[in-house]
Amino acid sequence: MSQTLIKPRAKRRTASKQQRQAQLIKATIRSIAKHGLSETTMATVSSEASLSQGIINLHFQSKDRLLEETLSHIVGEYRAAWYKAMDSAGDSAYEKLEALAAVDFDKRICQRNKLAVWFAFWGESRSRLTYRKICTESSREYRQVLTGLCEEVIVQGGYKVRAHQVATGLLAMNGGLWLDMLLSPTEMSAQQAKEISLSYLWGVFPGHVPG
Amino acid sequence: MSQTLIKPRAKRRTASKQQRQAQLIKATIRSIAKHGLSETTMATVSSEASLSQGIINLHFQSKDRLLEETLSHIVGEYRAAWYKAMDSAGDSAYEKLEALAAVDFDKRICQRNKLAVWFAFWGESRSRLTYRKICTESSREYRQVLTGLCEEVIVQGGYKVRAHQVATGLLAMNGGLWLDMLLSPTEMSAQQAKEISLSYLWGVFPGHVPG
Amino acid sequence: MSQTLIKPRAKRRTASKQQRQAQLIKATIRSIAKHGLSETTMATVSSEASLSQGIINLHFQSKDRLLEETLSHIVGEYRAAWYKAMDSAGDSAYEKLEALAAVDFDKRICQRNKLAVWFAFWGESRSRLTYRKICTESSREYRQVLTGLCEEVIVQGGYKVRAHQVATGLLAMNGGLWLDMLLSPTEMSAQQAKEISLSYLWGVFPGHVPG
Amino acid sequence: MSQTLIKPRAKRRTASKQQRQAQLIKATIRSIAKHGLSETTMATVSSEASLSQGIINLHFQSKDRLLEETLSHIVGEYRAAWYKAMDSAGDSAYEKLEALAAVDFDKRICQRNKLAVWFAFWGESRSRLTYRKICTESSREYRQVLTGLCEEVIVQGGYKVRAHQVATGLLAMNGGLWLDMLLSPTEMSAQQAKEISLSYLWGVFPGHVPG
DNA sequence: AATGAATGAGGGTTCATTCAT
DNA sequence: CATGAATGAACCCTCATTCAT
Repeated sequence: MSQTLIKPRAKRRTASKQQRQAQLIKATIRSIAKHGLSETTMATVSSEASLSQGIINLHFQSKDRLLEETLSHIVGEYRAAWYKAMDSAGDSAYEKLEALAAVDFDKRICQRNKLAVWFAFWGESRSRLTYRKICTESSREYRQVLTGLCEEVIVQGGYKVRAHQVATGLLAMNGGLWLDMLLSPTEMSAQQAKEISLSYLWGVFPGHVPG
Repeated sequence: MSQTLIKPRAKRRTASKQQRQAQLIKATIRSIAKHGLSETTMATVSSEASLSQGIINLHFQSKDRLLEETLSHIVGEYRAAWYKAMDSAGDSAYEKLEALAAVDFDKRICQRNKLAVWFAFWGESRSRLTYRKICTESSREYRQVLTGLCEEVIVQGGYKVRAHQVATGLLAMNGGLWLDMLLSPTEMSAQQAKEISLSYLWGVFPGHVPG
Repeated sequence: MSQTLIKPRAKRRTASKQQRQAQLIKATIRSIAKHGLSETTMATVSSEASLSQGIINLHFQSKDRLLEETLSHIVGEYRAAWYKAMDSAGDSAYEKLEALAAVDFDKRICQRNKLAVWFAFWGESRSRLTYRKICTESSREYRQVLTGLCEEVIVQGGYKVRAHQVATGLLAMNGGLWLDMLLSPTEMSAQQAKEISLSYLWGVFPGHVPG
Repeated sequence: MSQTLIKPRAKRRTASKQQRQAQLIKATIRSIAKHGLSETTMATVSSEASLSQGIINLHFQSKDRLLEETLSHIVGEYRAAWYKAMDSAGDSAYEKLEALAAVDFDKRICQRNKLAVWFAFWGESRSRLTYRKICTESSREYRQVLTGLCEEVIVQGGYKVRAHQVATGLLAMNGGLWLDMLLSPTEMSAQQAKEISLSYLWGVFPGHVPG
């Protein structure tokens, strides 16, 4: 009771709820990239957004929910990107496969800030069911699509490999390349990473290598 | 009054410094696996070790140092493992390469608890110079060795690939497979992971595939 | 483009200041009864009134003032009730005394919600001068009236007791009965309480007992 | 993680857990009396005890538990007092009854600080089941004992009143007198209150009045 | 007159660290 | 060596209050 202090207020912004939430999620990503997940606090996020302390609870109720929404945002953005890449690619299964291999290293997805967020959540996912669920659900869908495409290519090209294994290998390869980019950004550019990823595909499906 | 009383000695734990530290590092690994890095506290660790609150500061001065030592321990153990695997393998470069690809999925290295620790630290490594340093230094050495072996195999087999790229690809592949095992342990066994890793090698060096 | 559009008027609540304030005070009483004084917030009150957050500050400037007005309201209502009861009673001092003893257990005054409010404020009154003042001022007047009536009865009946003591005793008795009703409503009805209160009077003034 | 500031520490006290808890409960009583329940914070209590912020959670886990223990303490102390008063009184039921009526105004029980605490908790008891439970349980026992004694006196003296009603009336009277002492300490001393309480008894049991 | 998004001081609680025992 | 009571900075969250709409 009796909030004693009375002070004049500073600026006041008005934005739609949607905008505010997006703004806060962006700020969260920056904060995780800058300070790490374990040192991302309500203060680092709200200050990164140039807003007040209470704003996060106002829009997300709790820190936990903010983090979950942030993870969901990243995951959703990724999903949209690979769907789009797949749709924009040529008609052949192999072309689509290459497009998917490449999209992981696209400017919009493969930013250091966002990689940091992926790994931050993966790092906690063992002990946080919620995180793991969000991650694995998205990943399952992606793997299925990849496996389907591999299957097609295998049938067309008469390859001897197993579709599931190739899809899993590609996923793993790209995940590992992200890790490399996170840990040694100076030694691994997105361009190089993409080449390695594609050369994996070429190794598996030598008959489809262009040229 | 005569000194007839003999105070019963309070039980005394006598463990060498070395032992105590090892015990605490083990407890830290368990705690990170169980609660995650961000919810690993001095209390969770010391309770995991069945020791008192103050013990960690006594032996490691600070929580930060405990965590660094834990990471170093894991990294060192890994380094020892792949050195040993390489030495125990057959004489040919290709055999050594396979041995290295396989050691990542060895029982002693590839435990869920330890994977959780690797990713926990990787997740924070973007913002923690110390962690990143420990990780990249070890990784650099490993990559050099791998690259050297690849070089030998390439020369011997007249392959057209670049050694550095293959080594990096192998590292990435295995890292990505670890991630898969961490997130979906039910869908990815160490055995399967090893097969995928080796089949990557076979794809790159088809002339060396046994049989 | 012509001004063809007619913006639908947002609904407009038009209630006089008086009505709004009364509505908010009622909501405050309900909130205190439901959540307790210490967990009554601007939010619980405005939601109880189905109005917006800012409404209270608009009408009462501050939470503190809302609470004071609420206490004043309850106290004023009580005062009006006993005045009316006294006026409506028979002409004799004793009859008036009985009417006053009884009014405390009247339906309009002795509601659980309101008892909760009385005790909520009494509970804070030790440390809140404002509350104590409102309470004691009203009580002083009541006690004076009671004492006067007792005096009359004593003189008429030739009793040996002291008027002030009897009046104080009656006040205390009724306050204590309220407490009983608050804490154990199932074991103490207003009817029972009234009987106990009246029997106190009869004990003090045995010559006036009807019948 | 990484508690950054390192500062020298001040004095350090050692006391048994029991003592510390008692000390904190005393401090809580003082704080409630001084600031009221709703403005009693962890800070007011720990500062009242001249101890650090964290001490309460260390010993009571939460503020809620501290408050419950404080209420229990007061209630228990009261119970012990009236038991002792009853045992120390003369053998007759009436004497015991007088002793019980008087003990409420004993120096050890009837201190303003403690009255403030009683009413603070009563004020919240409507909405706090835990508080109400502690209060009513203790009160039920007391009422039973009182009723038993009244019964005896009634039988011995051939009175026409009902034991339960007299007991309830006495309890209510004393509770109401406490309220009076809380709100108007200058106008109501413990001595006066005791007299009013006893004169209630005398009114009910005129044959037992001494002298 | 009324709304409700935004603010930020202050609340309860956690936890790395210290130190008397 | 080892313990664990004690500390207090910093955390997340609540809520009275403000003010643009």
